[in-house]
This record gives sequence, structure tokens and C-alpha cells, in this order.
Amino acid sequence: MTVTRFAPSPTGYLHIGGLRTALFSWLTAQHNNGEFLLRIEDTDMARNSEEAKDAILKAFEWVGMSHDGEVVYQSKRFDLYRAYIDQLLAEGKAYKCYMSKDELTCLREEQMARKERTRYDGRYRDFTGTPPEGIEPVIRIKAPQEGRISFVDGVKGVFSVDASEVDDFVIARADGSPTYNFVVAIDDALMGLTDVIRGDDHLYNTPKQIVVYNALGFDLPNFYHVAMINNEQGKKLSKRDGATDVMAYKSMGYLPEALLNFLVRLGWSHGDQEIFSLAEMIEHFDPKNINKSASNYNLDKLLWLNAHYIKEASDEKLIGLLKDFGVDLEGNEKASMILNATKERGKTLVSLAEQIKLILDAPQSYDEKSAKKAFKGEAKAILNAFADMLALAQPTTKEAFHSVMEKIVEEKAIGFGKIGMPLRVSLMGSMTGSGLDEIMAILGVSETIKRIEKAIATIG
RNA sequence: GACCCUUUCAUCUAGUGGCCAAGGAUAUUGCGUUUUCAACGCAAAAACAGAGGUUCAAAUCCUUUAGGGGUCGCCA
Repeated sequence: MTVTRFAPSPTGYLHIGGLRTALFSWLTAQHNNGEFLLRIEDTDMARNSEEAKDAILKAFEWVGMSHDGEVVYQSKRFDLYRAYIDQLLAEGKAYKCYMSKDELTCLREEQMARKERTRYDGRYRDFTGTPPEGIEPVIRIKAPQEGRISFVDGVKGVFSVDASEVDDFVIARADGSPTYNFVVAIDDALMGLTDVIRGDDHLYNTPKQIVVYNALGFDLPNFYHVAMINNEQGKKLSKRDGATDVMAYKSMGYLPEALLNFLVRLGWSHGDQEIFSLAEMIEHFDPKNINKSASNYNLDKLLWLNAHYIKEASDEKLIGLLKDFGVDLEGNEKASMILNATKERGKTLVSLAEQIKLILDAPQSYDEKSAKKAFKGEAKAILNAFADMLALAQPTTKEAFHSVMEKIVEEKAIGFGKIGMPLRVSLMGSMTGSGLDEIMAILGVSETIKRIEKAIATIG
């Protein structure tokens, strides 16, 4: 059975790039009817925070990617790691290193000066003498000293480094706590991972982890290293490039399905298809089709997708979502009419809410330019006549309102704009927005007339 | 600095030696539709990083240069 995972360290919010790798992992599991596990990498007690962990879990909940089984916390598994460290020590596959931090820094500086790649020189690998006083040793694992360490990456192809590139890295700190590359390998193996999908910033960690797999006799999973997401200039994505926190997209009025659709197409594709429902993603996703190269982050397409999913959403769903954006249409008998009139104009829930408020709330002020343009000439007289006709006809439907408009155009022998422009400014305060007949049907005759009269009084 | 990854329109991408004088999508521009703005429809413009090879044939294979990214922790 396919088992994948996402393993964030709880040091901050869920990053948009993290969500994409998580999505790839999740889809791989779903596609194969497997399991998607969540593991919190909290071995560094100093940097972890409970809030960060909760924020990450919350983000997953928002996008609807659920994990299987219990969340695994590395901080609760120290005994287990300790046992493996002791085992390696006993088998002679790991050893104590008494090199001080100062000595290490010194060594690195020398290597840099000689233009070499910095690495531990293995000086305590076969040490049998008396250990120096006052130094708590770290534990290092014995990495192979010759040959190459290679593996097949599902995205990049064969990846191979010279054994000299991988030094005897630390698996337990002086205080006894285990380090990242050690625990990751153990957990991935013990949790039964078949496919490890992660960012390609981990490409160099993989050979190290393979050293651990081999030392402990674990089978290797398949590795997939996904290229990073950069900003539009091709540089590393940072906060300056816009929101990187997943939850920020919620407050900006994006739907999770739009965000996931956007992210799945960043570095992956299925022919020419752009719109993917969750079911379609699951059906077509294969990590082997992930692109090798980094993609640049550009929100234009997300906006387009979001508009698409808003148009597609049911009234019921939108009513629920809009509550967070200051619009409550619950129980409003004209809710569906209102949404129909505004849906196509809202690219985000924020702008959709604005559109709706524009209809629901009478204009407090009138756009100066629009008012000037719309209220020249006969406008006032035409509006007054129109108001009278409305009072007489008492239309209730969009169609009925429309025929009153047609009627005045005919009677006065004027173009549609002569009534349309001033009427629009009266009702909405500016010259843009939904269809007038729709708006009037929503407002009703008396509110429409009220707004017309107010506009005439204010502008006229 | 060393090592590694990567390079198709502005952006996301299709493309695995002939179907490619390179296709789709977004963004842009124009036209149509509309009382307006959107939405929608149609159209335009827009790319194989450069240089050398291999081959009858190269976006696709090789070499090399350049750009971008990553890694070199008792961080994860």
C-alpha cells in the first residue's frame, strides 16, 4: 500500500510551498488508495511552538486535506531514537566525537580557505585513546568513505554523489537529543513510507538519510524531490512577494478549491487541462509527472480560477462563506437573485461582498465624474418620469422592470443610455456594476424610487 | 569557494529525434455582445538561454558558456 506523509516543523505558519508538496503527497496517496500521514518534526525544542503546530493543522483543515491515523510527534519518540543510537554505537556503526565547537569552526575555516567543501574530517572515527576532559561528546554515524551514494529520484532521475561529499554527520547532540536526518530516516522507515515527496532543498539530505537506512537495515522508499516555488523574478519566494501564509488566502477571499487547483498546476500538468476538481486531480496525479524545474509564483491565474469557482459555487455555499466578509444573506428571500447579479463580478469573496453591499446599501456619495456625465441635460426630468412610471406599474420581476425601461425609452424617444446612466448613478453611486433591471428587482419599487429621489436632491 | 539541481511566450505549461515554420491557459491588446463594469465569444501579439557538435532529421541526444535555484550546522 502506498504511504506518503507531510512532515513540517512547527516553527511558523503553513507556507504556500509547503502546501503544494503536501498536496502532491496527499494526491499520490489518494490516487493509490493509500495513506497520507502527518508528522510534526519538533526535535528542536527551542524553536517549536504550539501555536505554529495548531496553525498548520488549521490550514490543512481549511483546504480539506485530511490525514490518516494519529499525528506523529517526534518529541514523543526520543526513547525510540535513543535505542537506535545505542544500537549503532554497540555495533560500531556510530561513535563518540569529542571535537569542540571551536575546533569545528576552525576546521571549516581552513577548508574554506583551501576552497574545499566543508566537512568533518573523521578524526574520532577510530579513536581509542583517552577522551579529552570536560567535553560532552556528540554521536556521529560512520558514513561510507569511498564509492558513490546514489538513488533514483522519481522527479530528477538518478542522483549520485561521491561518498566523500557525505561526512560522518552528527546523529545525537551533546545533550543526547537526536538530529534531523537521523530521526527522519527512522520515522519514514517505521511509519512505512513508500513514497517520500518533499522539496528539493532536501536533495542533499537524502544521501545522509540513506546512510541511516543502510546502517539500520531499513528498505529505501521512493524519493521525489520537487523544485521550489520562486517569485516572479525567479528569486526565492519571500513575504515581500505577497502572502506566503496559506491562511492569508482565506482572508483574502479565495476558495480552497481554487488554491489547490492553482497549486497543483505549479510544476505538474495533465495535457492541456487547467481546471481540476479534487476528484480529477486524484484520478490523474502521478508524482512521476512532476516538473524538474522551479516555477515562478504569479497570482493572475489563481484569481481567474477563484472567479471560476465562485461562479460555480451554489448559493447556499456562497451565503455561508460570505458571512466572514460582512455580508449575511441567510434568510434573505432575494439571496439567489442578489448572487446571480453579482457572482460574475467577484473574483474573490472580498470583491463579491463589496458588489453585494453596493446593492444592499444605498449610496452614501456619488462618484463625481459619473454624476456629472450622467446628470447633464434632461436626466432629471427623465428620472422623474421614470419614477412615476414605476409607481404606476409596480413591477416586481427583472423582466417587468426591464419593460418599464423600454417603455420610457420609447415614449421619450431616447437612447437607453439616457435613462441607464443617471439611473445607475442614482442606485449605485457610480457607473459600473450589475444589470439595472436585476438591481431594481432586488431593491423593489419603493427603494428604487427613494434612491432616485435622493440622487436628484443631492446631485441636481 | 566547492558540490548538486535547473533553463520552451511576461507567467503556468504541452512536448521524450520526424506529427512543431512549437499547442493550451492566464495576463495583455483589438473586435463583438451589453444602458455600464464584468462575464462570455472571436482575433492578435508573444517562447525552444547562447555557442558548438551527433543525425537524412534536434525543443528533444552530447559538449560547453551563461542565467536562476539549492546545499555545505550539535536547524529542520
